Amino acid sequence: MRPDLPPLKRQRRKDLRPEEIISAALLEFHEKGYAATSMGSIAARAKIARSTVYLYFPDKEALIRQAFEDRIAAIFDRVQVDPVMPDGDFEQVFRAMLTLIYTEMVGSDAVVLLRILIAEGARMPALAQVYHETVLSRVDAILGRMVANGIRSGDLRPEVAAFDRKIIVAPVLVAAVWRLTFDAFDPLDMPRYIDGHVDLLTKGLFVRP
Amino acid sequence: MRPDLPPLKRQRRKDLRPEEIISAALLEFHEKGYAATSMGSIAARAKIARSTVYLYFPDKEALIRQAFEDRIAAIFDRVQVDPVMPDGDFEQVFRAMLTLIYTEMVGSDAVVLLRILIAEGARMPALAQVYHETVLSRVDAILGRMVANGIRSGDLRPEVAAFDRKIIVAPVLVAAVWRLTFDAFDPLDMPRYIDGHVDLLTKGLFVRP
DNA sequence: TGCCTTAATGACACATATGTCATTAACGGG
DNA sequence: CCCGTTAATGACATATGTGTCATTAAGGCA
Repeated sequence: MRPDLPPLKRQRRKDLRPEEIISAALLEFHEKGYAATSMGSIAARAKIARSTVYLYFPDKEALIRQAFEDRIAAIFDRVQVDPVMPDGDFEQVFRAMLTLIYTEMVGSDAVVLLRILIAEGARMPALAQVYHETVLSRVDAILGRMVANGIRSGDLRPEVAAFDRKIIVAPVLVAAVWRLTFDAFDPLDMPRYIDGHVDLLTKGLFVRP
Repeated sequence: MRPDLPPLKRQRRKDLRPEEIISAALLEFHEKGYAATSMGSIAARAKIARSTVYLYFPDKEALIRQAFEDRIAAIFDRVQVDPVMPDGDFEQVFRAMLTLIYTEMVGSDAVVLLRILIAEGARMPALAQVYHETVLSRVDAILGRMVANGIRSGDLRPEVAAFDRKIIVAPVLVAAVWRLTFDAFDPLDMPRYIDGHVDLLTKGLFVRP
């Protein structure tokens, strides 16, 4: 497109390249999807020669795998694993936790990773495994502890212990997918959505029996 | 792979080809993803020459679009639009509806369509639009009527009217995505999952205030 | 300043995909 | 039964992508 005529002097910076390439790659993946992205377009975006990419990553799959691990680690650094939650009012606890998860889920690279994961996870189990181990099982463990506390303190119904806890946070994933897919012609009202989610968790849909 | 040496006589069947090609295409898409699938492999699977595909579909995007519309229509035929639900006990109503949705969602082509949708929806708004109009908005409308009925009859809390109804069925999508992505190394216990979902909807997580 | 290590590059050989078109042969109607 | 319509095919021209390797030049060090 742009002729970018200034053939700017080539630069040597071994240590910065990997990060630059990963950033460029994720941008490309976001726009065109993993399978449809070529090493050439990644290199172009990073403003280096295509062959230079191979200096740092043996192939596209290695690149995506490392991008994945890198960015997931970054998210967890930002969130500080196992954040301290308000101890008393459980409605507050859930609202705080969900708000945090929503924020991390819809913004940032997390959405791109999610899309790639769903699209390619079946054919790249390594990705699915990383995501499962570092994100899902950890979130599930934290949730599990919260639920156990809630039951012990008498705030939560004991039956909740038997729940598959994915159900509790399911609306978060739906919100993320919605933003990726339908937001353009049917945008999501986030505050209302979160309120509904918290309300459902705390009270359910039904009037009490 | 298979030498399939018997170069079986070529056959003329104009009217059956489109369906055969669509089936082959969806199988390929399921295995390799949309972007990574070539017209050649689709043709091979349908046991016809690659150029024959172009006799019926101008290109890959037209093919996926028609496959989409075709299969979505099929699902709705099977479900019979706007099925009559038990009128009285609302827990029964929700359980019946969710069981139906779960069944249709996890089995059949619906999962493949879903994966393609999430992977390519942003770059192929036509797909997203079809899905939104024929599936999502219709499900939402049905849910809306159910909720309205429930509130009128006094079974559901009036606040539920303000909910974004995606929240109510969100766990279904999560189950579908889970099957596509993580089921291999962390399988989903479906009955338990559905029980949890229904229980959450009816009673929430909390003991009554 | 000039040299040397090595990061960066461009070109090569190969592979795979696309869309078109002249040619072939299936098969139903006369 | 054979003949004409046309569904089906194979080959062509073109495009895009991959991974490798000999060559080039950036820039720190002597």
